[in-house]
Amino acid sequence: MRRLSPETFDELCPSSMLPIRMQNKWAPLLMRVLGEGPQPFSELRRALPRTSAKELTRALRSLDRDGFITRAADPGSVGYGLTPLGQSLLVMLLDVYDWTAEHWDELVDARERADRAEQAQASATS
Amino acid sequence: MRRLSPETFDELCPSSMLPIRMQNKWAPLLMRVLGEGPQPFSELRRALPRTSAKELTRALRSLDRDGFITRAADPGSVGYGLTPLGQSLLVMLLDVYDWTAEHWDELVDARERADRAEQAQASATS
DNA sequence: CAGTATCCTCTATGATACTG
DNA sequence: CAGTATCATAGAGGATACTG
Repeated sequence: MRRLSPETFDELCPSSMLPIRMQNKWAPLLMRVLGEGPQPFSELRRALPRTSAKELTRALRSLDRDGFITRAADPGSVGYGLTPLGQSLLVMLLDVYDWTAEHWDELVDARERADRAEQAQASATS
Repeated sequence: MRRLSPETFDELCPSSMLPIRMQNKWAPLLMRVLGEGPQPFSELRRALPRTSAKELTRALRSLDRDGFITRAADPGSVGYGLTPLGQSLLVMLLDVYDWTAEHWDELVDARERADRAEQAQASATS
């Protein structure tokens, strides 16, 4: 898997177009980051600079509750890491990212078309 | 694809365990239902008895905006149906359902474990 | 470093009633 | 039949400040 850069997580980042989400806004990105290996809290913060500590914590709790990650899995290890279940989920999640990339143009076009139609509707009403 | 029965959509239905969702609560089920062929509003209501007309409409608007469904696609046809993009998405969505079914026990166990831990935490605090 | 605590706003969803 | 309109509530998520 390609290394992720912080810019990946901009406001206009491709994840905003993902047709499928996890419960938590930052969860899917967190999964991808953790897919690169176990990491402590501070590194996750650096990887997701647009997230507050509170939100990051909430996302981690949520993923933990669902059994996708663990805290300090290996004794003497670093903070958070994927469980086997989490790794399995990540595979599927990456398929979703791939699907999105493949259909990117269609997705963008559909939204633009819909927004234009809404615009036309609005100006006709006024 | 196996035919869907209304009971599939109970409160405790498996979809509540889906680790991945679409933006709208009813959207993924709607996709599955529409995967069985184009259908009018009234049939969709019957298929999703726990949804109000308002919520169903909102889900349909959302799916339409994203280009996954259309209204009255074929001239003289029935209400709503999947677009090619929607059909492509449905394939992936079914993979998600399959993944969930395959990992069902692990998912349930993880949540029960987490809830028990929270319980223990709560009683220790009080 | 690894979080927790507060305050605030916006959205999703439900329940219910109404309309062309 | 195929929706729209209104009211009300829970939770998501952002911003900011604080703690062991």
